[in-house]
Amino acid sequence: MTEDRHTETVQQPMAKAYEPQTTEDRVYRFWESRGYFKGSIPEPGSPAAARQPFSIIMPPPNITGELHLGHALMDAVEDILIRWHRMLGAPTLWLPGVDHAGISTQNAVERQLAKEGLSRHDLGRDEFEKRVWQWVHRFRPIISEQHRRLGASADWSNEVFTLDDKPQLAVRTTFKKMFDDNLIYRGERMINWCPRCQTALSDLEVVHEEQQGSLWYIRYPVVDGTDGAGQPRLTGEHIVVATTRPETYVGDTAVAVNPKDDRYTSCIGRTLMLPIIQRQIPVLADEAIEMEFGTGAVKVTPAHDPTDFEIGQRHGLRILNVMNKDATLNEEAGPYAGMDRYDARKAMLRDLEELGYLEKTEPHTLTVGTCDRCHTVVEPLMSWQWFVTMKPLALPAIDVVKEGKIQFVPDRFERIYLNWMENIRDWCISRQLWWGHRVPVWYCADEDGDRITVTLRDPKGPPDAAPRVATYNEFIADGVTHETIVAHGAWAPAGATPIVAIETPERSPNGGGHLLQDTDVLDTWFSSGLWPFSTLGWPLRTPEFEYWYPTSVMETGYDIIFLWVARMIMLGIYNTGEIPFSTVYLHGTVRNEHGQRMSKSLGTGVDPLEVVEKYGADALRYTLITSSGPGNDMKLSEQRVEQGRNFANKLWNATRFVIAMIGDRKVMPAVPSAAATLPLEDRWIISRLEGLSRSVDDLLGKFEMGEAARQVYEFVWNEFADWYIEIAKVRVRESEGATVSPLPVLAYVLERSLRLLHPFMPFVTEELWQALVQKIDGVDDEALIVAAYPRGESGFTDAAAERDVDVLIDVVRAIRNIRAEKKVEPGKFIEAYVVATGGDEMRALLEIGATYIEMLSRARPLHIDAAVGDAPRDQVATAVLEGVTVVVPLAGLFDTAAERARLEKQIADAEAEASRIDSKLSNEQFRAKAPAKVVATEEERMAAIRARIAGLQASLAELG
RNA sequence: GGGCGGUUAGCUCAGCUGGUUAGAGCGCUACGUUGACAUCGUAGAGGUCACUGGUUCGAGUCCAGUAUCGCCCACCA
Repeated sequence: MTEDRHTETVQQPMAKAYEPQTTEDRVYRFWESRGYFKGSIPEPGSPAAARQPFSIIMPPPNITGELHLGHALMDAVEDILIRWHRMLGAPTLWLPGVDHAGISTQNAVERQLAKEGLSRHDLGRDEFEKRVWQWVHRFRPIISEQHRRLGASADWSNEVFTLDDKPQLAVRTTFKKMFDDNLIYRGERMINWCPRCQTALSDLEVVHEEQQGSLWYIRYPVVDGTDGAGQPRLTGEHIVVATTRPETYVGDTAVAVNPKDDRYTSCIGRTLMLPIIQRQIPVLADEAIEMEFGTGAVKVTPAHDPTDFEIGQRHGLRILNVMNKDATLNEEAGPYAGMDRYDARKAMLRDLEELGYLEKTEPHTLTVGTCDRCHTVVEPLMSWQWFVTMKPLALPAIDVVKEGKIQFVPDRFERIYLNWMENIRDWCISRQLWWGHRVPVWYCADEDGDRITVTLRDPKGPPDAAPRVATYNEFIADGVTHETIVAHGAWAPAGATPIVAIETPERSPNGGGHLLQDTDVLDTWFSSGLWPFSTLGWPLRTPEFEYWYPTSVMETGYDIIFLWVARMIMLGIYNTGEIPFSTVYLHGTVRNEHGQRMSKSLGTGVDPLEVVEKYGADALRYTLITSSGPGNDMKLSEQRVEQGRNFANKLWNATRFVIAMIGDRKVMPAVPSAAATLPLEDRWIISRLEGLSRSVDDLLGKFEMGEAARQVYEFVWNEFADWYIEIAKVRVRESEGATVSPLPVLAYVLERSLRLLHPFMPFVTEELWQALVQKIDGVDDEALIVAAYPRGESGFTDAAAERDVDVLIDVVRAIRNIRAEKKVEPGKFIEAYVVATGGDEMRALLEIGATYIEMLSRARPLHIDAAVGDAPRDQVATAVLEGVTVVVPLAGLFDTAAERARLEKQIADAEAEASRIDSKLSNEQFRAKAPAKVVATEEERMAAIRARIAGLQASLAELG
């Protein structure tokens, strides 16, 4: 199979440092050309068919612009999971897509138009949509290219856009089904209105922001009957109301107080006057009023405040809308008509003050709702909109989570989800936008009777786009075509009967009139909520849907748990009768090094491609995945990415070295099952590797990707490179022919390490693996991306070897330490004694390790003795370890005071520890209640530390 | 007004079900161009694990409270 690998791409000789810039693109094309990313359904009867499939539907990035580091994190996490399962042999699907992102994209294109001095109304709906499609065609390839640069092994052949035919069908089918089930209704309700975007918003798209404002105290004069002239008679009394929104004063239809409020008992039922507009309103009692706030009396404006609306409903108050959709006041506002809401506020306050009705003004902190997309303060407004009844959908979606059928990682998000779901409210899904899934509803307009609102642009007329209202026949008579009316007409009075259909209906069911489609589009999140199955072809029972659904993991940011995750669960259960995924993995927010949110508009964003260009995708991925745990935010700094880059380079050079050692030969990698016969250090590294593999398997199963990556890093760098390779060098150089070659173990451990690391750092590992396996016999896999992932399945463990090598390492370190302290030239060999105070076994171990100790600590001649008395006592530096005492004669370098200090410090440290252990062991409770194993361990440690102290004190005594 | 998360070395962060002397990277100190790697090596300094109390033989880890920073939810105008 070797000829199937991409041998042509491996460059020889290998560069001195890893160069991601010349590697990544080539490796990616190799993978993609081989079809490794394709989510193929296994043939029945094939080995893969017996495996549990693993699927992730990628959260579709907005078409609004380019990817940011949050997307890079998303790609890293999902790609790790996908690559891991692919290497485990599971059939995998990672299905990518892009979201049309209605309001965001419309705004982005409108901003672009504004630079040309145009508004969307200048273009008209059709032309505008064409412009947005141009935008889509421009950004789609950029986005998919960015995923590729990050190494995402997604199935590009199945990429979906949320406005493609498949999601269109799913959206219309769902809408129809919900309408037929009475879960979707059209009604006039109080919704959040963005005066700038000119659309309704759902509650979740409103961001509450704290603002410094004022609380104005306004006097409402009491009226009692009429005077002789029939004019209202003012009693001279008044009620003072505190408000943060004086501009809605003209929309007041009552003043309310709490029925329990003694201050106002006598006022209830009386009449008040709005002086400026000379309207009379009642004083009424309502439980909703907090007595403590302000004066305890509240102005009630049912058309402009949700609470007031409810009060109004309870008391049969008139809903008096005083505002236009652009937040200017309408004709109901009398003298303020036409003014912007804030100008009107100023004007009213001025007028009230002049008339003596403004009692006082206090500074006040309030929270205002702002538009998620443009941060304009939203208006609560009565409006005809489409809604989804959520409670029936939420109930089963609560159950599946409570029953553990869907699990959140980290699990604390489960409570957050449940809390929101249990207090769910109806969802306003219609948007007055031009970009999105158009509501699949038609109305039948009577040709002569019903008046249709059509937004037209007269090419010869002024460039405004005022809507015109006329009957169908009048429009036709004016030369407006049927097509234009259909495309731009809005006709949906309160009583209209909607015709809801999946396929665009040809004609009205009752024969007469003309069908006009509802001009609204759906909330982007409506189509997003269908994503896990609309992408797979639902409502058609496609093979893809049947095989991959329910999907395995939904991986996304915790910030869209309500906007998206909750809705996918509800709509998934509703539409398919099954949960859409069994695990929700939530990642945190990537911030810049100052902790700021990455934002293009704030200029705090970091382009992931710039990082990739400079450090490589592997470095970025390693950094993103290790910089924080699941569900936690992270601050990403360039310095941090360097660590990933350095690690890739370390790996590169370790492999380069192993390949060079192998030279022109080919080696058969070691087999763990036969490891028992190998030299100590071989058993050590294989045992460590197998343990690591089991640990990584366990961690990945728990979605602890960061910890898994850190452990592999630690192993590769601090055990394999720092010690095993160094020992192997000694073995090759010093004992040519005398011992077994370390090459099979080097090859085995390195090859396995590359496998372990591949999901995290796919590019460099594939590149190195391809080079390495050319030197190896018996590895048949054609590419690392599809090689089997190690799980420590050999079970080879050699605890004794691990302990023994730790001792040898400690001895080497002790000698190096003495050398460093005494400033012995690094290259110089010095004489040293290692005394096996731990008996014959220790002595045997030291004999085995002698060559390594000698070379790695530059100790020559190296004497191995059985008793401390065998080593010199005069002018020596001593280090006492467990079972070994290291003695280094220093002759000219010796300094009695310094050595005494050294020993005294060691004794002090050892005694401190001894007393810690002693306090445990002398505690009867500890002996009685702690597990025997723990007690035994402490006793062993105590014996060892006592021996150490004795050794150290003997050495100190020698100093005199 | 509820809820959640963070607070561990100078900086950025790990530390899973409580059990050796709490770790990493960067930064810092000293030394080093020994034929994988200066994107490196060797040795080292540096922490009352925010605070208080509790549970336990034993707490960075569990519980309660406090402080502080951040986030989410919420119809006190």
